[in-house]
Amino acid sequence: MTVAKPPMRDALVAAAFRLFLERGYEQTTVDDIVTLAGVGRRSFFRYFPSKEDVVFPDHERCLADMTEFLARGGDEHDPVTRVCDAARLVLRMYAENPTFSVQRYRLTKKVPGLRTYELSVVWRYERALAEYLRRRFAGRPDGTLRADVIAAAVVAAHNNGLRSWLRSDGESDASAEVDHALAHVQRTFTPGAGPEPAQDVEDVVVLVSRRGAPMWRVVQEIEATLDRRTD
Amino acid sequence: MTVAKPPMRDALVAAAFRLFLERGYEQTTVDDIVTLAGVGRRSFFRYFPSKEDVVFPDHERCLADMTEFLARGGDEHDPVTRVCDAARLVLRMYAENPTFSVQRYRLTKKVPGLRTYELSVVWRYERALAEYLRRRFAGRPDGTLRADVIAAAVVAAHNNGLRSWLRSDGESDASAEVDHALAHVQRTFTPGAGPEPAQDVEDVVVLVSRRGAPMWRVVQEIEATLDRRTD
DNA sequence: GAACCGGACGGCACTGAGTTCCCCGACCAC
DNA sequence: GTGGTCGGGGAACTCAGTGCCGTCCGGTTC
Repeated sequence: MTVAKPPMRDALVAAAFRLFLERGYEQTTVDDIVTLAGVGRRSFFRYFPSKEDVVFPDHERCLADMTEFLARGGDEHDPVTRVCDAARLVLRMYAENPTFSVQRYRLTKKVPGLRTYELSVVWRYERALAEYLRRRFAGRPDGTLRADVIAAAVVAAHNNGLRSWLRSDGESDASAEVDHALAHVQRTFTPGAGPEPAQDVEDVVVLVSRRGAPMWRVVQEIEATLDRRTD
Repeated sequence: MTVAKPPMRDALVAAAFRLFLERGYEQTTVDDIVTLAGVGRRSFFRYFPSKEDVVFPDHERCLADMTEFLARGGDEHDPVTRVCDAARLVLRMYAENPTFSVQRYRLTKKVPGLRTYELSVVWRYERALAEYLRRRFAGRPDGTLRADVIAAAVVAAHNNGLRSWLRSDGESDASAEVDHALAHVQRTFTPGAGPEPAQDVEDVVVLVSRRGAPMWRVVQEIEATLDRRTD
C-alpha cells in the first residue's frame, strides 16, 4: 500500500532496539525512545499502535503478503503444500535480516509481554492458513477440524525450524531447517506423495509391515515406496 | 495448594463479570469492580496480577493440574493418548461451569485484548504437552519436532471441539465433540492402535491400496485392520 | 504576491492499569 | 500491656495510550 516508507519509522525502530538491547525492554520507556530518535512522543504512536509493535515492525506487512498469497489462486496445488509455501513466506521475512531476527528472538525470550504479543501475531498467521484450508476442505467430513489441525501443525513445524535457526544465531541453514520440518508435516498429512500421480506406474502399492511397528515408520515406508514409484 | 478459597476472590470475579456483561470489558475500570465488590483497589491486584486475569480465574489451577498429571507416571500408556487425556482436563474445567464458560467465550470473542491473553494461556498448555512429549520422544529422530507438532495438533483439535460446544451455548455434548476431534488426531499420529500389542496374533499386516488414495484413508485402513487383529 | 488548505508533526493534558510505600486494625504470643 | 505479623485499605507515583489542538510546510488558487 505505502510505496515510500517514511524514514521516521525506521529511525524509531533503530532507536528502540538500541535502548532495548542496552537496558532492556521494560526498562525503556516510550519517552526514552522518542527522545533518542529526536521526535515527538505523539509521533511514535502514529507509526506503532503500541510499544510492542515496534519490536515486530514488518509482521503486518508479511501477514498481508500471506493472505494475498493464499487468496489468489493456487487451488490447482495440493492444499497442504500450499500452506507450507505460505509459511515459508514468514521464514523469508526472518531470513532477510538475520541479526535483527536473532536480537528480537533474544528479546522475546526474556520478556513475557513480548512473548504474548508474538503469540497473537503467530495466531493470525495460523488463522490465515486455517481459513484457506477450510475453504479447500469445504464439504469434506471434518473439514474444519482437519483445517485447524493442519494449520496448527504447519505453524508448529515452521516455528520449530525457525527457532532452531534462531538459536544457532543465524549460522545454520534456515531454509533447510524449515524445509525439513515442513516435510515432516507434509508426510503426515498429504494424501499421496508425488506432485502429480504419474500415469504409467502401477496402480497398487503393497505394504508389508511387522505388527506393532511405529506408525511413523509405516508412513515413512509408504512415502518412500510412492516416491520410488513416481521416479 | 490453597485449600480454602477466599470469598473475596469470588466476590471480585462475580462483580467483574456483572459489569463486563452489562457494559463491556473495556468500559469497565478496575475501580468500578472494586467499588461494586466493596473492597479496596489494592486488594484486586493482590488476587489478580492483571485485569485480564479476573476473566480466567481457574486456568492457573488447571495448568498446575495438567502439569502434575503429565509429571506423575503415565509412561506405560501411549504418549499421544496421554496428552489427549491431559487436554480433556481442560475441557472438564470448562464443562464444570457451562454458563460461565459461554459468557467468557462471548467476551473473549469481542475483546482483542482478552483473545491475546487467552492465547498466552493456551500456549502454556501447549508447552506443557510438548515438554511431556519431548521427554517421551527423547532420542527418536525428529523427537522435538514430532513433540511440538503433536502438541499443537492436540491443542487445535481440543479447541475446535471446545469452540463448537461453546458456540452451541453449552447445549451440545462437550465431551463427544472433543472426543471426536481428539480421535481424529490420535488416528493421525498414534503408532499402532491397540493399547498393548497382543502376543498371539499374526505378526504381519498386508495392506493393499489404490495408488493415489488419500493418506488419511490409508492410515484409517491400517488402524481398522490392526483393531480387527487385536480383538 | 496573499489567502487557502491538507497532511505531517509536536505539545499537552487526560484516563486507566499496575506498583510502591505506608497505614491501620485484628489477632496471637508472651 | 508490648511486640509481632498478617490481611486489607489507601494515597501517590509511573507509564502506556488517547484526544485535542496548535504549528509548520508544501502546493494550490485567485
